[in-house]
Amino acid sequence: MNCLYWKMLSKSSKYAIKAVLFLALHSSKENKVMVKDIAEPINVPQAYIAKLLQALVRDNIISSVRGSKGGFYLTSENLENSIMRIVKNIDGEDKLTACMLSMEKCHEERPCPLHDILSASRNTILTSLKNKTIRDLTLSVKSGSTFLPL
Amino acid sequence: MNCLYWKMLSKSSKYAIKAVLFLALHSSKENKVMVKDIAEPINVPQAYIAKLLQALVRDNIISSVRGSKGGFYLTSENLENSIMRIVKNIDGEDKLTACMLSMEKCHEERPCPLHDILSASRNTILTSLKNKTIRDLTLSVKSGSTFLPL
DNA sequence: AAAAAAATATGATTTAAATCATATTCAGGA
DNA sequence: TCCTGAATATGATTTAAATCATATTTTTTT
Repeated sequence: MNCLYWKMLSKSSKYAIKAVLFLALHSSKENKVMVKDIAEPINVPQAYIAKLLQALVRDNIISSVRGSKGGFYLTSENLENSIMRIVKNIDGEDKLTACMLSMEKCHEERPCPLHDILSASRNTILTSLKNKTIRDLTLSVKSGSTFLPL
Repeated sequence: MNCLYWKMLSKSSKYAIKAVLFLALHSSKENKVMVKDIAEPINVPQAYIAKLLQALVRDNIISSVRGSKGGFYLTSENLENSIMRIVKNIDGEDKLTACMLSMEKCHEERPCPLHDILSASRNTILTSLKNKTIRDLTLSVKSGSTFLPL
């Protein structure tokens, strides 16, 4: 059985998360990685991921230096960022908070018909995205309990 | 706090669910409702919802007759359809089953780094969408425990 | 300094979802 | 049987996300 594909995350956010995890595993201040060497292994168009990475740099989620010998990398501070922080940077906060039926006034006291189906699960997931850091996910890959693809 | 806005459902699916719930509450074989009288209260463009309703008719999820005195309505059989059935008709099945990071080979034995964050919640939600019928949700509105907007 | 190599900024193009428009078909009433 | 009012089928247009292209800036090396 597959993971659930939630458009909850845009393609851009997914790309960004993959790129950051890649950097977490393969870069350091002493060992920067160029866009082209990120784009290929995570299987994302180079010009596209470049744009996303630039946005993450602006927001201090990842680090970079330009010029020759330049590239992207993560500091140990960067590693402490939550997955949520990446998503908010790319998709914006609004995208994550609204009603399943897009009803303006849906809330606990006046739930839409689908509210109960989703509310608990939603909170579980949002909390995880907020709490899990890049470092956490990186460790889970290093320990062999989760996997990144070719 | 708001419901979670899951793009898990496309706008089209949301529109369709709203329309079907509207029909469940306001139509019967003896009391058909025309598109224009559905479009306005649920706040969806008429030509757009018309197209969606036509797809639902083709799939026997809702009922209709054309010509004067015609319109859309639900039979008691229609009421037993699951919410999932609507979603599958509009968005297709594939959209609901794939990895959060869009990784081809993500599964329980080889989970992606976000798998654990999502897997349980995903199953909970999918099961609910499969089990909840139109009738169930309609009853929850009638009983006053959930609400539909103006 | 000058040149080269990298990120950065900006904007153009493509693609898919959402929206709009219209001609056709079918049911009911005169 | 003909007219009217509705759904139906089909396709055009718009919009936003995804993708591509290129000129500019910054850093390192020579």
